Amino acid sequence: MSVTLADVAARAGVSAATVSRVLNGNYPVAGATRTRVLRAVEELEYVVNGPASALAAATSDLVGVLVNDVADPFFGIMASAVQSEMSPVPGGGGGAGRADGPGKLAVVCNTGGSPERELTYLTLLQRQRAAAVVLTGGTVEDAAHTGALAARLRRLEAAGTRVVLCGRPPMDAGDAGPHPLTVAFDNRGGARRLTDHLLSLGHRSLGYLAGPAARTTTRHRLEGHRAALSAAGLGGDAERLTVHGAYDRASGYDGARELLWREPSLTAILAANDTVALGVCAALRERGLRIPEDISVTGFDDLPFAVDAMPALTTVRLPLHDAGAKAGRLALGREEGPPGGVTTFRGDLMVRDSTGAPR
Amino acid sequence: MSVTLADVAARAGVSAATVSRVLNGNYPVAGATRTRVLRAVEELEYVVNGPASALAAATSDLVGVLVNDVADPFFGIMASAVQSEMSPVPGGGGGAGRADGPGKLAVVCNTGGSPERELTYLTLLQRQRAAAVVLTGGTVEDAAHTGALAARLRRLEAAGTRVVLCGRPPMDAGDAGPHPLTVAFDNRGGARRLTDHLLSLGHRSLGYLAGPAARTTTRHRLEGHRAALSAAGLGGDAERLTVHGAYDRASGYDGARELLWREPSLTAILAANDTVALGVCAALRERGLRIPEDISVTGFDDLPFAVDAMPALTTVRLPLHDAGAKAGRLALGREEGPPGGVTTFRGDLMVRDSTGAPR
DNA sequence: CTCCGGGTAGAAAGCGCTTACTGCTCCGGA
DNA sequence: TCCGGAGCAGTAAGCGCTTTCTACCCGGAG
Repeated sequence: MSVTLADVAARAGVSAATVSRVLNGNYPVAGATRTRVLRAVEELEYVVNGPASALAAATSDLVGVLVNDVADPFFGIMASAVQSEMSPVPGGGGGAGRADGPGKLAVVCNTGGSPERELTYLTLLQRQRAAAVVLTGGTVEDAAHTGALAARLRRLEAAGTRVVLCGRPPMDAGDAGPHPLTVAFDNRGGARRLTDHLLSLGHRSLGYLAGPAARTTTRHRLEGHRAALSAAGLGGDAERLTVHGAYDRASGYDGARELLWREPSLTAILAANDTVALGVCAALRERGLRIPEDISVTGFDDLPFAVDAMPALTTVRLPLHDAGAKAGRLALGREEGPPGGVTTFRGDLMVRDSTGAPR
Repeated sequence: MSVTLADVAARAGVSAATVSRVLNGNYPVAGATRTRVLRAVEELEYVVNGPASALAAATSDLVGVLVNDVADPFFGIMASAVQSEMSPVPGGGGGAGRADGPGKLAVVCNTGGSPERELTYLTLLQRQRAAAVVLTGGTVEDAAHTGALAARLRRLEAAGTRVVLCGRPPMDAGDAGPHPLTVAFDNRGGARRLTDHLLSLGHRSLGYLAGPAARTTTRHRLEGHRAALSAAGLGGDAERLTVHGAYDRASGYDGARELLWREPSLTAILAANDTVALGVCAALRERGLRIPEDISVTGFDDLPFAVDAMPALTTVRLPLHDAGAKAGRLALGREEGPPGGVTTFRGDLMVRDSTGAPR
C-alpha cells in the first residue's frame, strides 16, 4: 500500500531508528548514512505518516485558527497573517539538514459565530492534539458559554496546546487574571475617536448601528461611542438612537431605515463595521440622501474595500495583518507576550469622504 | 497526563474494545453497557486521541481545502461553503447513538497562489492522511508544476484520499481523461456574455485588464472575451488593448492608467474580476471620467461588494457558494459527480450601473 | 597491548486506538 | 434434554513512528 519508514530503512540498509533520526535531525547521524537515507526517501517518495508520528511523539504540527466567518475579509486577513508565520524561519539558524520540517499546518476553522461550533472545533483540535489554537474575533458574552469555553481552553492548555486570543479581549474568566497570550484591538478607543471626529465636525444627532448584542466587540465599540457622547453631554438620546443587527450588509440597510424612521433629523450614522456601512450607504442613496452633504456615515475596521466605497469611507483602521502575524508568532512560541500578557493594537482614525460638517 | 480509552474502560468496567465500539457506533453494544460507557466518557471528559485512531484505522477526519488567498472573499466564500457541508447530516438516517461523530474537520490552507506552497500543503495533508482534499481556484499553467501536481494528486488518491477540484478546470494531464471529481466555472462563457453585452451597447473600443498570465482562469476569461471580439470582427486590436496584472485592486488602478495611455479613446474596460474593477474605477474617477457616461467598466465574480461599488458593477455572477457546497459533498463522497465527471456552473451576466452606451 | 570513551547504529518497548477473532450466555426448536 | 445460533463482550495483534537503552567500533591514553 503505502511506503513506510521500514521500507525506507530497508532500502537504505539501515534501521528504522536511523531513518527517523535523519528525518527529525535531532540526533547525530554520520554524513554518509544520512545521504543514503535521504536518497532512499527520495526514491521511494516517502511521506511521513503524521498520525503515527504524532502518536509516538505526543505532539502534532497542526495549528488551529478559529474564525467567525472565513468569507469575511476581516477574518480572512487575520487568518492569512497567522498562516504566514507558520513556515519555518526562512534564513534558519543552525543550518542543519532541514531545520524545522515543512513548518506547521495552520488550519482555519469556520465557527460561523456559533458558540457550539466553536466548542466542537476546539474538541476536534484537541483530539488532533493540535500544537496551538488561535481564537480570533469577538465572542458571545454568555455566562454558560464563557464558562464552557474557559474550561475547554484550560484542558487544551493542560494537554500542552498553546492557546492564543487574537482580536478578542483577554478572558480573566474566574481565576488567574487575563489569559497570558492575547492580542487585542482597542475597539473602545477607536470608536471613541470616531465619534469625537463627528462631534468635532458639529454633529449633534448621531445614530449608531451596533453589531449583535452580547458580543464583546459590539459592546466595546458601543461603549467607546457612548463615552464620547456623554463627554459631550449628548448621552441622553443614545439608547433610542442605537439599533442592533448582524455584522453584515443587510443589517446596515435595514438598520439605517429604522434609525431614520426613529429620528429623521439624524446628521450622521456610525456603523458597526465597514460592511454594515456599505448597507447604510445603499439605504441612504435609495432615499435620495447625499453623503456626506446630507448625512455622514462611518465604518470600522478599514477593510480593503472601504477606500473604494462611494464615497470613500471614514473609518477606523485596525492592523489586522499585524495582529494576526503577532498571534501566529505567539502560537508558535517564537515570541513572548509583554509582561502583562496582553498586546493591544490601537485603531487609527482614517478620515475620508463619507464624513463632513452637518448642514 | 491525559485520559485514555483504557481509563474510560476501567471506569465503566468494560474493555477498551467496547468503549471504542460505543464511540464509533459500528458494532452492536447493549443499551445498558452503552449508557455506562457514555457516562464514564462524560465524567472523565474523555476526548479521543485523533492521531492514535487515525493510525489504527488508517483514516482521519481531516479534509483539506487549498485556496489561493484566504483574505479574498472569492475563496473565502467557497471555503466556507465546503466547510458547511462537513457536519454530519443533520436529520441523519439510522438514529444510532451518534450517527457520524462530530463531522469532518475542514481545514483551509492558504497557498498564496504559489505552486510550491501548494505542493507543500499537499504533502502536509498527505502525511496527515487527510480524508479528502479540495483544490479551489485556477492554477498556474506551467508544465513542470502541472506534472508535479498531477503526480502528487495521483499519490494522494492512491493513498485513499479523495481529491476534488473546485473552480479549476479538470486536469486531463496525460493519462486517463479529466479528473473524475471536478466542479468548474464556465469562465469562457461568462466572459463572452460580458463582452457581448458591451458590444451590443455599441462599444467598439474595449480594453481588457487580464489576471496574471499563465493561469487557467485568466486564460479562459480572456479567451471568452477574444471570442466575442472576433465574432464582431474586432479581434485585430485585442492584443494591444490587453494588460496583464495581479487579481488585486492595485493592478486595476495601474492597468487602467496603462490602458488609457495606450488608447485614450477607450469606451469600456473589462476587469479580470471585481476587485480589479474597483481599482479601475478609482483610476477613472481620479482622471475625471464618469462611469458609465464616459466609460463603462465591468467586473467578474459578483462578490458581495460589487453591488455597493459606485456605480454598482456590471459583472458575471459565479455561484461560489453552490460550487463550494457541491465540492464539499463530492469530497465526502456523499454525492456522485455526473457521468462525465465534471460539473460546470454557468456564470450569469448581472447588468448594473457601471455599463451604458458609449458617448 | 589493554582500556576507555566518544561517536553511531540497532533492538525493542511502547504511544492509544481499532478490529479480527474467540468465547461466553441465553434462547428456541428438535 | 440437548444443541445450534444469535447477541455481546473480551483478547490481542498490530497501525507506523519515536526514543531509551544497549551494542559496537575505533582512536588515543596509560
